[in-house]
Amino acid sequence: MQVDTPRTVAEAVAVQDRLRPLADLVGPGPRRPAMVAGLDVAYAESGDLLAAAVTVLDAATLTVVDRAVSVGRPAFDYVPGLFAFRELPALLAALDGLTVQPELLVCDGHGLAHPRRFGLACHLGVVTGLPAIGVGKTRLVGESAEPGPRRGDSTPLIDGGETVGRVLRTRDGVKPVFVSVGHRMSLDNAVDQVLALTPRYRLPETTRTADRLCRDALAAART
DNA sequence: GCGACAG
DNA sequence: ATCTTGTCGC
Repeated sequence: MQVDTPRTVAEAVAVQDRLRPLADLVGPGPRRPAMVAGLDVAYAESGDLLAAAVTVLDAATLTVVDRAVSVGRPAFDYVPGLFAFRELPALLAALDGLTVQPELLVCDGHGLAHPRRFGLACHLGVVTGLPAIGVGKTRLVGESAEPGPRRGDSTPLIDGGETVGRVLRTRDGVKPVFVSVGHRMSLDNAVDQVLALTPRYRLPETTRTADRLCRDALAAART
């Protein structure tokens, strides 16, 4: 699968505006997905090389059953709000390398919780047609109250008067993550899936395994 | 004009 | 994202 990469900020924003209506923000999406994918990208210090990775986990055992990587160059400069254009080509190339088809994409970044309501998770979901959610480590937009201290505690993430996501504590006492809908998923289901993927660590097993894979792939490519 | 700003 | 040591806590 492939996608056109805009050359300017104006073009990129136009692409987001054109694709945004195609995102299904209702879902509810699979309640018991058998295969869940994690996606992540690692960059070389030089900034001109990157490795994208996708890992597919058996949702019941959280075991990696398939994986794929793609090495390339960033497709766009980093601009908050246009982050997806940087990694999209490489992530799609990695997805093409899969043998096992996932039923849900867990993205490292936001979905609806975006200034124009079209973050990486929405973009990946719309382009692939697969259910997708975003799990960010830090905030991009929105305000929220501090969630309770226990795993599962959460508060709404609100931006411009609308709920765009959920600030969720995935483990007792750890910094919360930002969950938002990407495509074909409800926010409640997205939160449930994230909790199912975090039995031990703050971040979903999907993003953890993908993170390790892309780092290793980058190290191997640098030689 | 001064901050904020996914990864 | 990446550059980086020690350090606090379980």
